[in-house]
Amino acid sequence: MVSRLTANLQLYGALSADEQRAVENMVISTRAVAAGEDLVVEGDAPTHCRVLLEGQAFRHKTLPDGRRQIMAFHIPGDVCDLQGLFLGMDHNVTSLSAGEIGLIPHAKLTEVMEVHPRSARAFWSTSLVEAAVFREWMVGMGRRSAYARIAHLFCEMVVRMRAAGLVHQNRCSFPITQQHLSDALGLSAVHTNRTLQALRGEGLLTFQGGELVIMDWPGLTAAGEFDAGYLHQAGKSA
Amino acid sequence: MVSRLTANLQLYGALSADEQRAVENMVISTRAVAAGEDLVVEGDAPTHCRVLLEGQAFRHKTLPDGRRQIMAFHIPGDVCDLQGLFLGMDHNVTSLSAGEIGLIPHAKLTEVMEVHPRSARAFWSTSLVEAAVFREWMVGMGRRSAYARIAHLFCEMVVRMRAAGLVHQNRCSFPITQQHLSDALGLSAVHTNRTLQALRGEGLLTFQGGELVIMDWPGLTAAGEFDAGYLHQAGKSA
DNA sequence: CGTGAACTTGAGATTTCTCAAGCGGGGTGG
DNA sequence: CCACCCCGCTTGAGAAATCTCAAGTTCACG
Repeated sequence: MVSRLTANLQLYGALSADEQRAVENMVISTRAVAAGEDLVVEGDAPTHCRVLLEGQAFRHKTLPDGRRQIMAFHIPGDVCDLQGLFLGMDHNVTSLSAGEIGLIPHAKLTEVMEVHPRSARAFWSTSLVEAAVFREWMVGMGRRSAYARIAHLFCEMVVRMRAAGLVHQNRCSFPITQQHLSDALGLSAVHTNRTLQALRGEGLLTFQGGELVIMDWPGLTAAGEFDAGYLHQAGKSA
Repeated sequence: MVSRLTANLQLYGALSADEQRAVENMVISTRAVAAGEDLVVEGDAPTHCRVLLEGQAFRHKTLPDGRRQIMAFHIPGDVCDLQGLFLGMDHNVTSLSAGEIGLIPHAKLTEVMEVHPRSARAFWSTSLVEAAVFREWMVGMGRRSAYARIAHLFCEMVVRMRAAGLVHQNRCSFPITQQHLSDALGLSAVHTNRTLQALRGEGLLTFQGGELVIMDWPGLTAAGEFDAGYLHQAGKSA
């Protein structure tokens, strides 16, 4: 499963066999995680990075009065606290499903990146792409309707999961509740529910029991004004 | 003015005199920019990075129908297209005022970062902090009222500008229009105008003619639910 | 003076929210 | 094995925030 990490990194630049081995060897241990487990908590100053190897997770912040904002969803191959390499954590990361994570000591990561600049480039690129995704979410929350926002998020997840080999015949696992969806998009759960019904009613998709099924991809991308360019995958959606 | 770059970088880790010199020498040329000039445009694949040395700028994306989302404001010391080092540009950067930028060839930047790992760490840190700011904007757009959102943005800008030595007696230059503010916060210009009046009415601030004056800092931070932690400045707000 | 950009105001229209209640299926203790 | 319970989903209906359209004002600048 450690190969999920190198597979992900190589979306942004090829690595030699040697480099791949070096990167995979940084993962000194793996461990199973349960659904809903906090992997990293606001205020932590981690000494390791966590790579998600199996399952899904999300990054989020909760305001004093309980309002929550989800800022990203993670899929296998993602490093979920790369920020912790240089800065403290200013948000939480929680698993969505049972899965597995790998641990990479910061010291090892720093060392490998110095020896293999291309791996450094790949890691840095993943954090730049993550920032690009944040910006796109801002466009959605600032300027798109609830309808387009939901469609856009599903498009994004499908493209990312497809690149990771996690989409089979227009279906993929996305184990979130409508409440998660609402907190990611800045909507109320009620409005999310009704808008989801509209999307379903248009025959664009189906989303229940944590499974997302795309029924009309052209229609969905149009509804979400989706253009995958910001994911910088260079046509890698196999 | 090139020292603005090293001053900014050192918010996230000290650099030796040697390293500072190496970093500053990467700037092979500077040039004046006019207000409203596009510094980088969506689709560019730059060969240089641009450091803002004087004046202010903003990053933005425009949707096909003209809706615009502003994703960041830049102040002197910021590298505004660090993303271009590894990825193409997926958004625009435009100057807000007359100013000056420095050019850093990618080749030089790569070389200096390999020779001086601490400078690499500093550059990378700036991009991580930028991502942290994106996340905080997401919290605002998703979960905060227009009133809190505006207050929060002003708090953020004041803290950042203060760290750069650009705030004098609770006053700083922030040459944006109410339309810019609206596009940054996902609001209509009309609503921004009325909300700004409320903030002014509470005696928290004054914002006209491109000058921001903070009249009640505790009140403003409370109104914006502002906590500077996400800026990761480690108490550097002099 | 004339002009244009930015700001301001009024007022009705929409989107989205909140509160409140009902439904449904899976898991669990009796 | 069944009743109960909880969580997530769904629905209704009124309320609030925010938007849009449209017009008027101000002020710097030519």
